[in-house]
Amino acid sequence: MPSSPRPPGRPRTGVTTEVFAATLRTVQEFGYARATVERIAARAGVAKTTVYRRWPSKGELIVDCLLDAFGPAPLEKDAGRAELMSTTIRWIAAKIGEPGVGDAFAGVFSDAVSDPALREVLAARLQEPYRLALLSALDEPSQRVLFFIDVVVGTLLHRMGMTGEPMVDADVDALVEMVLRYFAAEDQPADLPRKADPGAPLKSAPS
Amino acid sequence: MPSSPRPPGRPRTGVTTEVFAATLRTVQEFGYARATVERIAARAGVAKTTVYRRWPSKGELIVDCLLDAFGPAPLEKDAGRAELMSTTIRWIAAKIGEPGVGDAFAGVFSDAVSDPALREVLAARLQEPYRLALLSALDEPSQRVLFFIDVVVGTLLHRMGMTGEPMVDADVDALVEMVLRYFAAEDQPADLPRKADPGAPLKSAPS
DNA sequence: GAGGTTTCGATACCTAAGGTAGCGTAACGA
DNA sequence: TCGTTACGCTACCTTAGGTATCGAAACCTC
Repeated sequence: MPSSPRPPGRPRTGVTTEVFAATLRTVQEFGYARATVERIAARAGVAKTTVYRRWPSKGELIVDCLLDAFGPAPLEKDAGRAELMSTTIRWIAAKIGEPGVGDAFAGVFSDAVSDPALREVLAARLQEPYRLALLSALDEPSQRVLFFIDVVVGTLLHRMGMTGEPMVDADVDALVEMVLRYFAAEDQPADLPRKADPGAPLKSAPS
Repeated sequence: MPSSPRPPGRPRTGVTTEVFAATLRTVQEFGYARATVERIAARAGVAKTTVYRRWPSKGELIVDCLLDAFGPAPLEKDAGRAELMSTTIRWIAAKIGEPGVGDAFAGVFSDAVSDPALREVLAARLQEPYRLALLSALDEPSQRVLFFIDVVVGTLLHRMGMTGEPMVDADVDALVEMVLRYFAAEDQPADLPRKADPGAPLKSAPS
């Protein structure tokens, strides 16, 4: 469906770029919660109402801003699974380290915990595309890809949310190492020592 | 310092138990954000001001409630590292599965992302004690214990926050498996295939 | 250039929720 | 009975997301 025939009336001002930039800078300066739409709009040189004309909620603005900040996933064709996973982890970690991006990322996921509507938007617009890209690149069953994503994103976001800073390089290295070992080992099962039975029923025995 | 000599005036009503119960039930019913202090107080049969007389903020109320819900960590003496880790992971996963606990847990961590004061409280009252307990039980360097905690809690909370439900058993099994393999392998380094160099510099190459 | 249509900025406003203040009353000890 | 403190209640403040309204501006067509 062509979108060419310009609609009547005054055309919209092209402010998307400025708003995204203002969003990241405001989040960086004030933190996620205090980066209000009003502040973001002011910094972008735009009225608050104009922002709400383009994005129905703060959450959706952040999601679009993150989509813009992350860009396409660096999934090289002809790359092996280990390389794809390693590159993906380091890519996410690096993006989270960019000013404002980590806070915005952690913040919008935080809000989504208590906001089912935002959770849907987040899942559909931000998670699903990357999940599908990873799914086709990795050639792994869906459940394993989901597990991979939850481990990586969960770990990185948790550290970010608790310290305000992204993980240090050594921890990113450890994360890569751990994930790669696990997925490599799953192909050639059971050759490592197991002192405990992971399938044992859980019973709490307080100390 | 003895706390025996009763202070003058009307003694406080013992409502802690009721408030904690009301908190979990309200969170379960309304979700974290909509579980307002007013609703919690009402359900506990208590005035909102009474709650604020005991806990200085909603966040601290939740933290105390979680401390009560989790109880002491099940760190058995004479248990090996693998067993300790496995038990710990399954213990946290099980607690998160209890009604209200998972939502409260994810919710308070979410709020802490944008609230430095709450982050401090969370770190000092909830994370630190368990971290210290694990530290002495595991006999591992601090950084590795922190990494362990971030991976486990981060992964579980991320899944919880995104789906509203705790991880399924298969994923908890996978998490245990992954963590155990990693920490076991770190003792006897480099015997697994490595298709990619995890130490390679990261360069994004969008597809 | 006139009229129609839509966006813009500005302002005022609504609502939810965290949190506080003040007040009369109830429960304790002395 | 008095002093002290906690209680419930109500009213209130503040922040922030989000909406409504309105005059002015920018565009197209006639």
